This record gives sequence, structure tokens and C-alpha cells, in this order.
Amino acid sequence: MARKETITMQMLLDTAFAMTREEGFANVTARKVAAKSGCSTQPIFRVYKNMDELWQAVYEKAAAFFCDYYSLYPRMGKSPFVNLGMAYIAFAREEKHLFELLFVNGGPRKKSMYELLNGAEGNVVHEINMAKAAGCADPSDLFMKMWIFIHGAACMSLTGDYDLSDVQTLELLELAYQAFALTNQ
Amino acid sequence: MARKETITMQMLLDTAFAMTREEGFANVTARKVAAKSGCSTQPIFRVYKNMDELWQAVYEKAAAFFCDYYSLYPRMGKSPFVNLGMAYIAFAREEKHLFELLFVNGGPRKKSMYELLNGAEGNVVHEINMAKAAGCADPSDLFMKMWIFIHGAACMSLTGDYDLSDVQTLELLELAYQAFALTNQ
DNA sequence: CGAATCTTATAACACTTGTTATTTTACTGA
DNA sequence: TCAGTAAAATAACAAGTGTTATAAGATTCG
Repeated sequence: MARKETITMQMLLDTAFAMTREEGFANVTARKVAAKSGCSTQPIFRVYKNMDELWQAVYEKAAAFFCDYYSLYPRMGKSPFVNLGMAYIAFAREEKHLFELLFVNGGPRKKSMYELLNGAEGNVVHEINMAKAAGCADPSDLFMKMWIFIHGAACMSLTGDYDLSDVQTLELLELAYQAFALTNQ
Repeated sequence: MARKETITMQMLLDTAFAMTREEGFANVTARKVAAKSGCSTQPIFRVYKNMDELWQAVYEKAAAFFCDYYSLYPRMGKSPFVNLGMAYIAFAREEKHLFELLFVNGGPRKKSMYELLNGAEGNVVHEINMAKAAGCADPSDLFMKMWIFIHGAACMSLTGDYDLSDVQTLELLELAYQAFALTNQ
């Protein structure tokens, strides 16, 4: 009755997401996605109403990817704040373009950092509650300071102004955490 | 002997710089600069070899602008680190597009943060020396931590994830400084 | 004034973008 | 087998980019 579908929505999204990872979100154009998928631009506009829709899908996939990344990242620090920082900074270093899309440039329909962080199993709220249980005086203040610090290091790694190893980063975060915790209240 | 020059290099650069401030660096295109300058694109390519040269000039002007901004910013904190942070964060908030160009996206020929900060009168080296004289154990370690913190707050203000007032920021930076100083060595 | 000459405007080229109209292709039910 | 139908390819449009060739404009010297 009809021709068989060869280029699926999944294929296109996977290609677009891979391109974002490797070349950056700005390079995800209709023709480039088509070329990388080995087809014309037509299949894109069959499954997606327009490019905005595809971009939105890429953004969502990136957000989910980060959540997985964070959930699976090994907990090597002494506190959940440090663990969060380690995963976040590693993500910025290993997935520059995804990090830019999610946390720097604000994607198509930007979610706040908190929304993004709460998508995973071991989410921020959970981590904070753990800290509260561990007897921290003002965990949200502590979290804010640590978060600012963590975000700063991650953003600096994008511009090449941060080049500490994982071990050094762990030490730095532990020290920062101690500093903030000691002066907390 | 010849027609009088009406569109000068200064005019074009000023326009392009103003556009960067208001609309962002990406909007500085040949036709848009021309339109804003009330002329055709021709005068641009008379005084500049190509757009890259104009973009480079805009970047330099932005760098100089930041140096002035930093130099003139009132010193309201107790330490040079805090003062640097106040100016830096205020710059990010008041000059989003310039901040992006200089410190986030890495402009045409990106300078490192240190290069940019050392262009002003009250520069970073100077500030650090002041701290050393004030009897700080490891001023460069302190500077690194404060800088990461400061940069984090500034970058968060770009994405709307930081919305403290100047007074609150001052308090936050003082607290962070105390925390880092207390645990320094 | 008139001619030389530098400056500006107009128009065009070549390229890229998103998007769409049209044509071709391939599969499936009768 | 073959007609119908959905998918894909081709080609085009309109808008945008940097850049350049050409034409028009204005000013100053002779």
C-alpha cells in the first residue's frame, strides 16, 4: 500500500543529539542532520513539524542524558554536595557542548538548574535531606554556596580556565565544603 | 580633490559595540551595523578589511570597557577579593552580552581571564600583592577559590539562577572570603 | 567651471539557513 | 501484475550572511 519508512524519528533524534555532543547545538541544522543521517531534509519535516520541535527534543534528550550521567557517577566524596560537584564538573569537562546547552546558553525551553537536577534518582532534594539528617545547620545556605562554587568551576573548564585533575577537584571541593560548613551559622 | 569622509571607523566601531551591548555579539552583522549607522555596508569594508577585523575591534573595546568598569567600581568590601567579586558580578548583571563575549563564549581572539583582569589600574596582581602584604598565608590559593566562587555567581546571573541584591552579594562574598580565609593553610 | 578622486550607494554573487512544492521511488493490497 | 499510497529525493523559494563589482555622488584642486 505504501512505501516502507526507512528514516525514523529515533534515528534523526539520535543523529541530532550526537551532533550536539560532538559539534555543538548550533551545528544542528536541517541539512547537516540530513547529511549525517544519509537522507534529504524531507524525512525531518515529516516527523517533526519544524526544526524547533527537533531542537526541543534534543534539549530534552540532553537533560535526560545529564540525569543519567549524574545518577551513575561514582560517589567518591564525603558529602552529597561534593558528590554533586564532582559529577557536575566532570560533565562540563567531558560533555562541553551538552553542558553549554543545558547550563550556560539556556536551550530552546530552558529548565532551571533545579528542575534539571531533580530529574534523576539521586536528586538534589534527596541530597539536601541527607545533609539535613547528617546534622547540618542551614543546608540550603550550604547548598547555595557549594552550588555557586561548583558552577563556577564547571564554567571555567569550558573556557580553559580550569584544568585541575579529578583528584585535585575532589580535594578542592572537600576543602570548600569544609570551609562553608565551618562558617555555616 | 575628493569626497569628504562621513562614516568614520570610530562611528562604525561605536555602533558595533553598542549593538553588542544591547543585542549581543551574534547580531553584529555587516548589514545590521550599516543600518544602525545609517549607511550601506560599503563604508565598513573600506575601513575594515573584513568583518573579522571589526569583530576583533569590538572584542578589544569590550575588554577595555571591562577594565574601566572594574577600575571605577566602588570598593565597598573589606578585601580586594571581595571588591573584585562585586565588580565582576555587577558587570555580569549589567552588561550581560559583554560578559558573555569576554568571559563565557570566548570572543574572536580570546584572552584569558588573567590577561583581561591585568589590563586595569587596580589589577589582580596588584590586589593579590595587597592581600599578601595583609598577611595572608596562601593568597593565590585564596584567590583561586574566590575566583571560582565569583565566576560561578556571575555565570548564574546570566541564566537567571542568581538574583541576590548588591547588598546580599556583598554579604555572601564576605562570608565566602571568611570561610576560605579561615581554612587557608 | 571642470576634471580628478575619494567616498558612498546600489546591485549582485555565492553561500547558508528553514521550509515547502513537486517529482520520483518503493511497497502493499487487490 | 498493477494501481494506489506513503516516503523520500529533488528542486526551489525567501531570507539571511560576508563580500565584491560597478555605478553614483560629492568635494577640491587646477
